Amino acid sequence: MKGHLDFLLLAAIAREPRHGYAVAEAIRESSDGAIDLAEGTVYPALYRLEGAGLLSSSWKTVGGRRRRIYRLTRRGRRRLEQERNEWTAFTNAVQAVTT
Amino acid sequence: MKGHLDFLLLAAIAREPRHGYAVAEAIRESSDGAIDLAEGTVYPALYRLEGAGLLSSSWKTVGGRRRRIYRLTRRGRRRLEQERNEWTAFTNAVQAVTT
DNA sequence: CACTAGGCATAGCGACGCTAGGTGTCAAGC
DNA sequence: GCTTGACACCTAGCGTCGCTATGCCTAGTG
Repeated sequence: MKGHLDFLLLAAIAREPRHGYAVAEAIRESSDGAIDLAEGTVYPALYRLEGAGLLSSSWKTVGGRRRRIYRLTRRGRRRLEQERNEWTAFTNAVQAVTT
Repeated sequence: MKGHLDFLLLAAIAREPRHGYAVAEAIRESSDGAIDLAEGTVYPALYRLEGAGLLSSSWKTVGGRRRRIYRLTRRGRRRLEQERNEWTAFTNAVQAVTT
């Protein structure tokens, strides 16, 4: 999943604010199981994205379980658009080479 | 370019047998500069693919310069098809998550 | 009570590709 | 004749990045 992780995470959170576990779940489900991120992949990445100012987080307790809810910052939204453009350019390039 | 390198190399050589330098050049040109592989990326990868039985190579001297020409083996062709399928599945999955 | 699902966190490893350096030929320009 | 740049190959070593493995905690279910 190398190199495209941030794009996936940002996109999943852009749909609606989520906590880490739910992000992984959402990605797994909307990709029909094709993309199944380990927790050890998701949590450090979210932490990093927050450190980079692309996400902000807040704690919420639901049914005795604490959740860290992430949402996109303005910079995060901009980054997502950029990631989307890069993704398009990348797939077009690969397509051009491999057809 | 992580994870997709083999696909690109196999596809470029599948079009026609090439030597390392020409492979990088072909990929750069057909991707319109978007994918520009360093030689330190290409040569070890070709060597690895040959070791895996997906490519075979032969030396040729053209104008005093020696070239190592690579071509796909039968296994290489099969692998290319597999890579193509995986690429399609992967892009579909990312598309599903990010739209 | 044990087990599963939900939920967060992180140390450490391994894969992978790139950086940076090296060798050598040939053609063109000063 | 010397330098520069394109052509062509090769490799040691590094850095990034994501995943494995593990630990901790709560709530619900058989």
